[in-house]
Amino acid sequence: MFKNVLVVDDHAAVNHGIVQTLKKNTQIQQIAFTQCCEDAYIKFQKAQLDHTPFDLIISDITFKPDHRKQSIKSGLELVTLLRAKQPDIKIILYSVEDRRTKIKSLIERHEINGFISKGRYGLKELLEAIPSVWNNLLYTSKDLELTEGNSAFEINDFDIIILQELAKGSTQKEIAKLLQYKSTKSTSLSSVEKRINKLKVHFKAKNPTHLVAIGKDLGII
Amino acid sequence: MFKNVLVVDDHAAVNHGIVQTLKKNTQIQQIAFTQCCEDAYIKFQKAQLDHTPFDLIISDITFKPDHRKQSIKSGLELVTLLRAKQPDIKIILYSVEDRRTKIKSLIERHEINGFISKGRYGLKELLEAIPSVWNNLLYTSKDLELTEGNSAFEINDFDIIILQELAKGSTQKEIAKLLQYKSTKSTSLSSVEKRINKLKVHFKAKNPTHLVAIGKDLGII
DNA sequence: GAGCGTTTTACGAGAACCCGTAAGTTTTAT
DNA sequence: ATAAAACTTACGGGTTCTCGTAAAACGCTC
Repeated sequence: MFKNVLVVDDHAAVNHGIVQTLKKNTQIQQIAFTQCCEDAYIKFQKAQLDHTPFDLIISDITFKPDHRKQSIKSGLELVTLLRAKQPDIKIILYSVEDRRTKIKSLIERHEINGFISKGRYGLKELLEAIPSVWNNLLYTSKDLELTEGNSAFEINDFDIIILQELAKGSTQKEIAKLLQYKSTKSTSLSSVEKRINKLKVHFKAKNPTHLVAIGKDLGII
Repeated sequence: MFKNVLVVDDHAAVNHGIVQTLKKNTQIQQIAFTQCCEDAYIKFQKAQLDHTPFDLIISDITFKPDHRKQSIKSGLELVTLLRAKQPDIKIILYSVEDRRTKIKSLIERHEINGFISKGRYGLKELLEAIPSVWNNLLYTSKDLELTEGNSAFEINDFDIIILQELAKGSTQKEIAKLLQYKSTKSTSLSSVEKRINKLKVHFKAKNPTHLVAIGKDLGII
């Protein structure tokens, strides 16, 4: 089984959640973590020099732009670097991204070993993914398989705005009005309602409050 | 100004928030952080041995019981230990606690240098507190001063349950029913509404959704 | 530009939430 | 013991949310 794992996610809470889950449920001895790509690459290089290289990386894809230098901007750049330096390393991506086509191409282009969509059961799936990846099998989230064929649900900028506004206590009517300034289409109250409903179904939330709680837990707001 | 600071809070997100705020807005060079009292004490001792002692501790009071040994259970025990070992260290407590009387006694008994109630403007107040404490002045949150005299608002176990249930998407009616099992008094729908309203006023939230978002940010749920 | 499918919007009824008021209950003080 | 204060609960009407239905607008093909 994996011995030395590095977790990369800029949301402290998510990062923490992954590390704790791994500690409790796996036999992995060394679990390092970091919140930015720079540090991840530094730790990775140091581990190689110390002859204790990481054998598994669990990383987010998107990172909020940091005020610091930040020469590595996304998880994908990081992944490319790692693959070049250590071709046999296993990589599991952990992201809110769920556009099937995009993920497909990611997996092929970067030789990803596992992809988990941050969702209700993200951590549970992560635990399933680890032995699978260990055995050289590609692991992808249940969510992705289920949506095979039919239109994949994408979380877009509107959704993020809506979630942020809900978290700020705005009413749906207020959100509709706000969107009219920011954009051109789908700005009616009815559209906002529909979009929130989509989000509720996707995240298995009972109501907007629940939705915001989930969004906070996932670190997307 | 302070040179070597240690932040102690078991909520990763809050911890992170404090550290980032300090990095951005102060000149403090060394900022260490940890999520449990044990580690805090270990780091503290190590820093002393290395002749680079901490000159400021920012700590939460209450910590979720860890599955590990956890010989130091609360921030207060930690504070007592620290004071004994290094009498001149400055201590700022950062907590949701806001029972005025209790805080008063805390400040006196443990010679606290600053107290900040985790709230809307907690981080802002933290920045105000630091120069104040540096100049040997006691700093306490605005919130506390304002409630001088009148009944202090306390967040109790009920409130935590209510917030947790709201975050799980329960309706207020469901919460009322749930409370009937768990407890004896204040279990009617009307009481739940009133309690939520109190919380909304206290946290300056517009609605339950906003309330949950704030609660998540503060790490109390 | 007529036809057809998709997207967006409008509308309405029922549920949940909000907030004030008042009645009933318990606690506290004298 | 009694009055005052505080707490708890019930109720009602207004707002917001929810969800289905249907009309309107848009986009594409031919």
